[in-house]
Amino acid sequence: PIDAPADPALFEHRDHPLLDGLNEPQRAAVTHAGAPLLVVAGAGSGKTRVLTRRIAWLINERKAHPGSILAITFTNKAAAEMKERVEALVGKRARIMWVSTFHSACVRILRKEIDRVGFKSNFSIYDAADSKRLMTLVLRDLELDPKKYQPNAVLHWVSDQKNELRDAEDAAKEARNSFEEAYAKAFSNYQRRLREANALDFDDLIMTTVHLLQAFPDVRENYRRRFRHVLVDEYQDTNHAQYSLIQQLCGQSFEIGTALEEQGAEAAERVEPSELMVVGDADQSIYAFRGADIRNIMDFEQDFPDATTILLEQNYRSTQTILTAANSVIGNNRGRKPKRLWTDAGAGERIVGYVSDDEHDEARFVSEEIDKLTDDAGVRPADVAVFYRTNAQSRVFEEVFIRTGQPYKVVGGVRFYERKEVRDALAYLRMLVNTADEISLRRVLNTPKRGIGERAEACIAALADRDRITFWEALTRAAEAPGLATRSLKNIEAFVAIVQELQSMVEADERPDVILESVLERSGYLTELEASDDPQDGTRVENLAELVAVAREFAEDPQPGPSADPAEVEAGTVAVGLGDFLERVALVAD
Amino acid sequence: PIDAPADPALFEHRDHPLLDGLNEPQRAAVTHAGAPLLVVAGAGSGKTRVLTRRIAWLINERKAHPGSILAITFTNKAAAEMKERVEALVGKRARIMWVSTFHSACVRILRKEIDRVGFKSNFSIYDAADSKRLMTLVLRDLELDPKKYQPNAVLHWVSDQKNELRDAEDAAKEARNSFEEAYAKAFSNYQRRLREANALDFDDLIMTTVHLLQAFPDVRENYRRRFRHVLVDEYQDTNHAQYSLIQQLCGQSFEIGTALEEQGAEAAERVEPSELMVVGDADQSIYAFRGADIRNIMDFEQDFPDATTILLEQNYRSTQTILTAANSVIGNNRGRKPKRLWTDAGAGERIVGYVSDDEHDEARFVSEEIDKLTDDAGVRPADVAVFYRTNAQSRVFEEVFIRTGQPYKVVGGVRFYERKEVRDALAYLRMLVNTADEISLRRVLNTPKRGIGERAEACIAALADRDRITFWEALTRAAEAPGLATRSLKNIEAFVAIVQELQSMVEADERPDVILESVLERSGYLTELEASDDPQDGTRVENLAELVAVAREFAEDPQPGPSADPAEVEAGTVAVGLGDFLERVALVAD
Amino acid sequence: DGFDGEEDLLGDGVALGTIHGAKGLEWPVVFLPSLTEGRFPSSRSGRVKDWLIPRDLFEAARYEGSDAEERRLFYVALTRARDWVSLSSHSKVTKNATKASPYILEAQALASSAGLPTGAEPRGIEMPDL
Amino acid sequence: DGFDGEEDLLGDGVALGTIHGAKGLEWPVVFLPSLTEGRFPSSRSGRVKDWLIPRDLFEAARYEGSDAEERRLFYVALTRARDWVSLSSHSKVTKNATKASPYILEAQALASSAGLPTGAEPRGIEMPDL
DNA sequence: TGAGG
DNA sequence: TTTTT
DNA sequence: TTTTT
Repeated sequence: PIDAPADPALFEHRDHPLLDGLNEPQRAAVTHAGAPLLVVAGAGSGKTRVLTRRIAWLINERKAHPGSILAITFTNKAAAEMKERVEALVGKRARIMWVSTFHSACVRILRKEIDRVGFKSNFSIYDAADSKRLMTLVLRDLELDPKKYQPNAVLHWVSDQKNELRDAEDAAKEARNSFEEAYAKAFSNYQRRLREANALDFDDLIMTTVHLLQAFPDVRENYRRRFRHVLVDEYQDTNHAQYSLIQQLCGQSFEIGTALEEQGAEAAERVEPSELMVVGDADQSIYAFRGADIRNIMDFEQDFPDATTILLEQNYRSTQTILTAANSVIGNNRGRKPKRLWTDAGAGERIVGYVSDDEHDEARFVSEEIDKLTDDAGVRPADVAVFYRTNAQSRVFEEVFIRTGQPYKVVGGVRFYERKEVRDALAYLRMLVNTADEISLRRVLNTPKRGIGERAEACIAALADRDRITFWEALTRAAEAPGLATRSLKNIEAFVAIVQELQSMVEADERPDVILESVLERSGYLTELEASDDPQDGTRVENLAELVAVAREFAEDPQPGPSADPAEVEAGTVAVGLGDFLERVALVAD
Repeated sequence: PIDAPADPALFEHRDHPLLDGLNEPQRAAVTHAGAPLLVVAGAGSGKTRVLTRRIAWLINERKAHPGSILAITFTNKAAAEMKERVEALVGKRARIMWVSTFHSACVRILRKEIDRVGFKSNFSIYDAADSKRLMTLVLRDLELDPKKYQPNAVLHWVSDQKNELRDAEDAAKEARNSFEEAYAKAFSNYQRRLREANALDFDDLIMTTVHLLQAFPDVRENYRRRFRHVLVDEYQDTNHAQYSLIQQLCGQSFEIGTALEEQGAEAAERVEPSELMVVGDADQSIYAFRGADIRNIMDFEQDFPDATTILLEQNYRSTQTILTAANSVIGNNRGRKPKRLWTDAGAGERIVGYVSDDEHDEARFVSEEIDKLTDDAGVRPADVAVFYRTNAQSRVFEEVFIRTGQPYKVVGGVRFYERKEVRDALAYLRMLVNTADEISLRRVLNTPKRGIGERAEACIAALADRDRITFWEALTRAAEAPGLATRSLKNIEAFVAIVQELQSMVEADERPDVILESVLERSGYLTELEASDDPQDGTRVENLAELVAVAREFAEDPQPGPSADPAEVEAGTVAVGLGDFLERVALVAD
Repeated sequence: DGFDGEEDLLGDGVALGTIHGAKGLEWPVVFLPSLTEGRFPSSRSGRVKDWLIPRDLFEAARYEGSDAEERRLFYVALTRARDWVSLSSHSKVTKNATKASPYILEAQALASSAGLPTGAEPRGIEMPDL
Repeated sequence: DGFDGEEDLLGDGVALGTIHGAKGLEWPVVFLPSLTEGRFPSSRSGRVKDWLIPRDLFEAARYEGSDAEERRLFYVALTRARDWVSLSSHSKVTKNATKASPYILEAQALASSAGLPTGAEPRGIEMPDL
């Protein structure tokens, strides 16, 4: 079933405003009911429109409760846009829908249920930089050759394992040589330390949720009962863990479950499967290197034998000339399901081809073409984009644009929350919320320099090890640490005092911005920066001021974290605090 | 004489193309000959036009040799613009004129003559940051309380002394209490160390030139003979040293000279005074805090009893409404010479007044006004400016502009050459060119960290002190330094080896960019940055790449430094090297 | 017809900067915000600073600035504009109320004596040669 | 009439970025430069990387990329454009000559088979609804 | 005496 | 080499 | 608090 089926509903609703302006396959996708639906949405074919109209249709026509709808995207931007557009169609009721990223949805579930697998609900979320730091510690502990075992390489491998839902134990079992054993050992230690830190990395958010749903039938059935409609955007970009998550949530799974799952399925009462719609385009799968598995979309019809497929081939973006070129390029891919984009907008302009001498000539050519277009064709600079394969290629264009005074904007680059000073400040906050978070705690222990060196840190770590207490507890009991110098002890006690004072602010539910300002003040971080003679540290001070401003904005209009349940938010039953601020910062890149 | 005199020349030349489009007082200023001329040029009254036309007039009509013209500005930008516009009027002949800033002109003179006062001609130029570092060392040496004697405060005082042409000895003589004595002592030590480093700070460039012209009548007469026409822009911004420099150069001085000068005046044959024109506007004197002395322009007619004054009151920039408001505001200043700007362009738009609740509301108002102007009145964003009193006020506008997506540009801020990594790299280069430059040498000695700590540095300094050799010589003889650890000695020897290798490149006249790249490479500076886990260090690497690119551009089109004599440049008799590159960087902010 | 203006060097977008930095340049449209007592004229000018150096050590008055210098600064700011000027202030600084700068009052008084309205509502304008 | 395009969020000025970063967005005018063999498709794709991890440890092929993935990337790039596209390459990389990317050749061949000229001289165009 | 070089 | 969390 | 070198 590759074309839109002649659904009788279509005739009934021909003039329904929610179908207005849609083409036939789009209408079919919006009104489809029942069996799992795959919408193959070519580039520019109105995919977001179909998704939002369908959600509105579910609510208005099929009388679905908004709280029973789960729409999953990859980016916060896409989620926000979808939510906004649905709200424009159906009004404020839309607010209690779950429209979120895979990661936010999982955090929502985990904050409620994670105590079942031995974490506390205030777990920290580690981003790439935190993970790298932790893995560096792990590899050092294991005394592995840092040339052969680089943190990023090991982390990439670990990420692959998690995306395939293999835990450290699985990985160890499958290890067939010393190399694999070392990797598996690092994986295992890394997970142990995450657990000790009450922290999850990005991949854990998905994997742990899947494992939890598999292991606890009551939890699974609870969410299945809740979400009667599951919609997934950019399905071609899902990895195996995300694929399994969807299966678990909508109960449509035909894959062979683990023993645990089989057991659970028998133990709990089975719920009718939810309605599933996935939207994607195999031709736009470009994230294999991050674990995205194109087979998820290619094999959809095998995974769900009763599935319906609708193909959106009409394009509302480009000229026919561009589409013809695009069709021809992608047509050379083998094993691909046929799809040809078309438009009724006409042929449009011819494609320009140009071969220049070297990169600089080429950049000059681009710059001159832009001049011509803006001078002669009424094109604004903001209408123009230059795309390349690798970031390094921006340089040559920046040079020529600076020289010609052409305004430009490099999209992407070092993000605000990746800056060292911002990460330092956030580490303080995270450590206050979750004292088990050893990575954050150790990050700030001697930042700014306060005379707690490597040796003192090691003594504390040894004490923690010996007494099986957390690093933080060991800090509070530093006096008992063998081999610790008096001077170090004094410095550690001063640090502990500051942290405890700040913790009391957190417990008193002080505003995040007030806490942050106290942190910067009391820790001496700002003082150190302000005393610096490097003018770039001025920028750092400004960035911290910016972070305080963000926190203040947050405090003045407290938005629950991305993981908060929209229904509870609407009901006003959630308290918003520092944790929500940190969660927002962790999960929303901005 | 406040109004344009009825110069008979004006009638003769009424249709001369160089007078085309000028109003009567402008023409009078262009054609004036003889006595010192003060042009009081109100804002927007066509001051630069008068200056450039006059220079062209001197060359074309009065047959002045271009090499006999000295035009002085405050900024390189103003100098470049003037030069370009004169060249457009009189052709390539203009290239041998001296059109430069006060500081560049002084460096030109000093590079030729400074050996008379015991400096070497390859002297370094210390900017504000270098001076501060040096003063910090001086104050530490003197063991002054760092709370009571802050480097910037002392430097500001020293700058005042130099702007008033008082040297350390004068200052010491005038000290009347222990506080003043301490300041004078710091001044004296600071000057001694500058001299040892064969370096001059910005203020020294002017003061030393004046002292040199005062002390050596032959030098003074030489320059007086050379410059028959001296033109000074922004005269209201001159400080006392600059005022004296002009007097010395054009021989119009009526001030009471020092004993030395009197002597000199008798010793050398007196040259006829040069023609002097100064252009300025007392109402635009806003740099008193930097030493600018408004009395220089106010008292011009007393300083030069035969002076002519021409008033430019017709404004070619603003509407009458704006001028009326401006006249009224400035009219309240007492002791001011009367001047009323007028235009024949009409009243124009009314001035908008608005009082908002708080800063944020005000910024929002500005943003909305800009929207209206760009939407309704065809104003481009680049036509709009927002000016405030202090830099900190930018923040509230940046916030609202970012929120509304309004493109904007903050003018001013941390400059490229003020960045730490750029300064580090330049310190390497300066130290290679001038090994006496102890500040640069000590700056890079342990940058990046190479195990030469404070203690080792102190041992070397002691050796240099004991044997009365430079710090660099002491480094090469580190083995003789008492108390130096073996490990430190090893590290110092490695450093010396690298520096000597780099010095041989400088001696071989390698290209500046090649030397710079070697510096970054061999010093380990780049390696350290690249290994850093602070993402902001990526920016630093890029800035260094940018500096290399600047050096490469320079190498491929070698421009002599700002101090090179244009006549010699035209003649092709100057060799361009690393020194010129450094001089450009020191004197041209870009 | 500007002589020393070079606004196009500043590229695209609204220019933000200090008045000192604007000296010598010109723009068709100029906004002068925060004309608030204490801000502009600066509350520091004309007052005795807590100098690190004893006051009698040098001509402190020259360096502390003066009302005349602040006034010149405002004059420089005003004369940057070609066609259109906005003078604005705000009444509150976070919590404390502030008075409008004497300059805005003066300029308004003057403007009205020259036949111009005071406190005119901002409105779109036509500019001859933009 | 774009659905998921949000180019105006990117503000004023020409946008520069990676193709990955452009996914999901649209622009009226798109330039795709450096379509040079080795650059795009990346010379690393389809080749055996010098992995730090032994190759047989995991499905290396999936991570080394493949010609198909590079092709999809080019497809994504092309379909970002609304009205106007430029495909360009250069023949020299500092000193070594390079061949044009097979993609540019393919797209040109196709474009010409669809009645479009190859290697057309760039020229000004009219765009209906900008 | 221990942290930092 | 690409990087939606 | 403003910063042309």
